[in-house]
Amino acid sequence: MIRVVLADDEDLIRGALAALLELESDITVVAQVSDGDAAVAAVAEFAPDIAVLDLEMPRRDGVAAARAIGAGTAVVIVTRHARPGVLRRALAAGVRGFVPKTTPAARLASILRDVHGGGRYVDSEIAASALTADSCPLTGRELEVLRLTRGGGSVQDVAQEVHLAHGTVRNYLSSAMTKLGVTSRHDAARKAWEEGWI
Amino acid sequence: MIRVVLADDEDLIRGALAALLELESDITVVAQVSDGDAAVAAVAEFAPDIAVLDLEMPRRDGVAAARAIGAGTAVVIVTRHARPGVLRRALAAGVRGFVPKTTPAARLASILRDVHGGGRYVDSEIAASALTADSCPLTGRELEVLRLTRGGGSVQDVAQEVHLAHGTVRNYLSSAMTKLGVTSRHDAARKAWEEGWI
DNA sequence: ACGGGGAGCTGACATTTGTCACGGCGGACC
DNA sequence: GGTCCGCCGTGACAAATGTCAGCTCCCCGT
Repeated sequence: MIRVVLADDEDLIRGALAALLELESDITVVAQVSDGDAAVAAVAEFAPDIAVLDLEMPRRDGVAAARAIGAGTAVVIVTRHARPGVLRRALAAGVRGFVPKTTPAARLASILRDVHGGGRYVDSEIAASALTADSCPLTGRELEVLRLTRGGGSVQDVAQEVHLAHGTVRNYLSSAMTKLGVTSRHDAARKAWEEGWI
Repeated sequence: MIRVVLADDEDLIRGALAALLELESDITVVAQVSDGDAAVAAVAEFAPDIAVLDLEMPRRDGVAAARAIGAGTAVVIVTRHARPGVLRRALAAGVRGFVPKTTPAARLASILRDVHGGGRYVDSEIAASALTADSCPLTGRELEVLRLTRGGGSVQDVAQEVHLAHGTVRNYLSSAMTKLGVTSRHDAARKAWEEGWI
């Protein structure tokens, strides 16, 4: 019997996934929680075989929770935002399975069985785009100002933070925007984040 | 037996919801589709008692699909973005149930039974905020430029569209931003949309 | 040694965006 | 009629933003 802890902040979805998994005779959901911290606590308490975590959760997202859980329990991340960069971060955190929500429901159980048997599962489409994706074309400074821009601050704030002239910061941002094919620093920061570069 | 058509673009969620509903002895899912157009077609073909539609779907969103389906079949909207304005639009389209994804999974079946029995269901929390929400503080012109701004165009584009000086458009935008407590026209347009004012 | 090229850094410029003070118009109210 | 007030509309101004040409420094290949 595969014992599973299920974490998703949307009650309806979490309950539905639990119903789906309980249909399988060899899988049982031993705990349901609605945020990342609770997921870590539930894993410590119930010592399940697998933790199925939604990526987007309050207080601690799925990847951060996976890192906190460590290697003792297999973690499968479920997400709606299946971008290459997210996959990279998830794998770096030791995640054993990465399942976009576009995956057919019927396949989830077999994925959990694979993972329980020691295997890994990565959505093939995302893996392909992660592998073919161009390596990061941005320089160190460009990445740095993008990282700070993502916080929402103005150019002035960022410039003060890194002790540079505002013109310099604008220049890095401009260069990054050109490389990424967007027209605003916010778009650039979001895109770089999605690609996993910052 | 309550016959249901289920529409959601995320296979995993749709399948999980189907599993959840099939657990009920008096409910059966007669068709599953993944976009709004297919939902309309499936309702025409299967003549179900209830259509359960996700709000966010490609090609035609849940509310638009509900309008196309008409009054012959009861429609229940399920959504992650449970804002007052969305609720208003949904009710205006003749929707019989409005269920945010934060609803406990166990309650979905009883909601469907209520709706099948001729009742309506509206999440009480959203209904409350929709009723207590301040009425729209924006003027006609402000709403108009916000509507056009939402398309993503620049101030120049909007000004040309409404045959006004760009200064005038900026003024309306500025006024709207002040009233809404935000600092960019994009935020203002998004907020007004969420409130259901445009 | 030396030349080329990339990264870091800067200021000057044009454009875009947001704010302000102002005037005209029309309805509500006395 | 007269006044007040809100909405409509405009242009001037300031700040933020994006683009450009150019500078230095350092690494790398010859």
